[in-house]
Amino acid sequence: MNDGRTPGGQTLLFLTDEQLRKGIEAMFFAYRGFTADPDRILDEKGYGRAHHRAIHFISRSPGTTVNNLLSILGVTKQSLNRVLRTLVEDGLVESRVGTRDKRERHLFLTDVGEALERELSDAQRERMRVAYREAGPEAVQGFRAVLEAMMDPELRRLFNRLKDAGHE
Amino acid sequence: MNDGRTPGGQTLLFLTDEQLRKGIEAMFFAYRGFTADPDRILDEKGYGRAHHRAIHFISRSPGTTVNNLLSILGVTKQSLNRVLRTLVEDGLVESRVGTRDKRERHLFLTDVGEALERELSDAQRERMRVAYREAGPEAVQGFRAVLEAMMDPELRRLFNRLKDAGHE
DNA sequence: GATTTTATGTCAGTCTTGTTGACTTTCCAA
DNA sequence: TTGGAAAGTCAACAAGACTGACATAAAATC
Repeated sequence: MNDGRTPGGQTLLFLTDEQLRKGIEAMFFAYRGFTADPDRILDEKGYGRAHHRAIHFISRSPGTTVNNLLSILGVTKQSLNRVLRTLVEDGLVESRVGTRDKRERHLFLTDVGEALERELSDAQRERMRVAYREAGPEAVQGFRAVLEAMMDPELRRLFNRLKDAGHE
Repeated sequence: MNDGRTPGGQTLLFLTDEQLRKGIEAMFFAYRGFTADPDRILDEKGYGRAHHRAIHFISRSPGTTVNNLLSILGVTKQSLNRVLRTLVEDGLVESRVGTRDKRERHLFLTDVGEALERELSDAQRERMRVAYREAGPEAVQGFRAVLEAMMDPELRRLFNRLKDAGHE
């Protein structure tokens, strides 16, 4: 494949429609792989991807509010509420009224919720780890760079804020 | 960031859970961006992602059968059928009874179908092109390598068969 | 103190897209 | 030639998204 370098060393991209289409299809098929393992686990327990997403981001930012979660997930509150309600009823998520602002609900995973989060994320991380290992370290950096450049600016800011919240 | 090379030059991957989680979130947010532009166009015309996927792969392999499409898309035939029916009714897809095997239906885009396909894929390719340009040529190779490694083996074979079908 | 805004939750109804089950037509092989 | 398998269609249902209207409580503002 063309590596995009001219003889003079200048970096150019010769991107044919064909190459771009391959990238698009790669995203499509890879995303299927990406969700396959968690989907299997969720299905056994009667949950769906919506539950996984909620669990993931609550685990990521314990104590986050409903509104916060809404802006991350990009769904309506009615849609999120349905998911949260079942998770609270099933004892996977705890919803605590805010201390400063009593209108807010702060969301936490219970021990049971943590356990499911770990099961889901173990599976997904393992898939990621294997893919990274096969592709190699430089590939991983490229992967991350392209994905970040593909995000909508607003989501990209959100993503990087999450990134800083962790301690990379 | 750690580039995974030891002083001796040996390639190792130091993948913390944190780094893997970032990759997972990057996939999540990037996929939203990836589908955002086509989703907008589809919404205007009263179609959804399922229609886009069908249109994409029919355009990619004109004359493909329903069964072929099923194995690519990974849904039930009943689900695909509903989508195909509306596309045929709306005059975007033509379904021709097979000549050798009359049980088969061979699928083709009409001119109208081609036009929508172009509109959708122009938008999606543009997003891809911008992301590739921002990330740089090496990143593009890494991106593709990781995505491919993330696919289920069966889908990966399918993906590479599509790849050969085109003339890269 | 009264009013408005914000955060959350809920009910009802719709849409897309997935599912399973039952059915027809066609092909092929015993 | 008949019986099973394969390709496709129709019907009914479920998950999970959506909109819109409304309720409640708390905070913020006038």
